Amino acid sequence: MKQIDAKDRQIIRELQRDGRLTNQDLAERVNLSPSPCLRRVRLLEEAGVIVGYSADVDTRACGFQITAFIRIALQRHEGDAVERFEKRIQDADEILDCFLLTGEADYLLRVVVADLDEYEHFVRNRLHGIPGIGSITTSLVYGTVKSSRVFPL
Amino acid sequence: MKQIDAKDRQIIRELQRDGRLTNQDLAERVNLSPSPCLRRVRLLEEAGVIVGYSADVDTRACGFQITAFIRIALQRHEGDAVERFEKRIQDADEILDCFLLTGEADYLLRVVVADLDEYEHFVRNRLHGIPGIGSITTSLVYGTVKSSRVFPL
DNA sequence: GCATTATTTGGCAGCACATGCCAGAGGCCT
DNA sequence: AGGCCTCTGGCATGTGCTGCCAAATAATGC
Repeated sequence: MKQIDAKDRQIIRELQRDGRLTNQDLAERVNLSPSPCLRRVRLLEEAGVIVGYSADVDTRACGFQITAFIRIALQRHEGDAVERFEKRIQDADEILDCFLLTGEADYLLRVVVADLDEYEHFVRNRLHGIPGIGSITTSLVYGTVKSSRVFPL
Repeated sequence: MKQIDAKDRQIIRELQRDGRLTNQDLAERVNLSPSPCLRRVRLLEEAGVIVGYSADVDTRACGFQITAFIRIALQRHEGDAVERFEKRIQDADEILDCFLLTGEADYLLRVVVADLDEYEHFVRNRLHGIPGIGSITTSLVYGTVKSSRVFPL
């Protein structure tokens, strides 16, 4: 695997800012001509540095009034319970992210749902249906101070 | 402002899955011809439903070994302190996300840095430099079970 | 220091795609 | 049913993508 150099970093930065940048514009911004620029992008994609591209959608405008962060601790940590738990996480579309954390909780989930009714439904029918959960701590998001997809220089 | 219909939702879904989809491919997937499809996309952009597009980059592969979630409670909540705090958040490139939360903490931050040294530097020089912070609780990410950008159906 | 090799770059050509315009289809109210 | 409004589809033009080859630059050996 190749090493990432300064030019690659520039490319990544620009594509994080605008994932639909034209290859020509991108090339111009990083002071390259289109062909080598495109090749670098393809290499970054193949190397798994650039995993994909996506539209950033406003949750509220799209009808999802509730975003919640949920911290979960398991009762037991045998491989079996963990596997089943993570499988259920994968299958729940409302759960966008799930991270393994150090600290008091084991997992941190980010969940979006249309409204409080759906949230209740999600917690009662989905979360509580997963065996092996020890504790659940919910925090609702009532504001977004910052939301960036661009890594620090 | 227009109401979002089923076709718009389909478009949003496809563009969340692949933000670089060609308008032609997109049109095909949602059973539309290119022109009306493109128009819908533009309307969604202008309406602020689609906020932008971005490349999804692997933090580790890009050299950021550490991702941390940091919960912060303020000491005081006068408008002044809050404003200054949030300004500092905006200016810190290491902080990718910052949400206002219900529950014990006031804020949840998502932070990425290259390594533990940089993390220490960030906490000591950036975070502790912000006045008015009451408590800080750090959780390091040591695994990602799920990471999706596609909203539930 | 010079020659050789490897890697990266830039330009060109053919092809696919985006985009604005206009006519036609479908829905809705009266 | 008629008329109005909205949305769709097709076409034409200009722009961008992408693969190939030659030139330039960087790395290596002697």
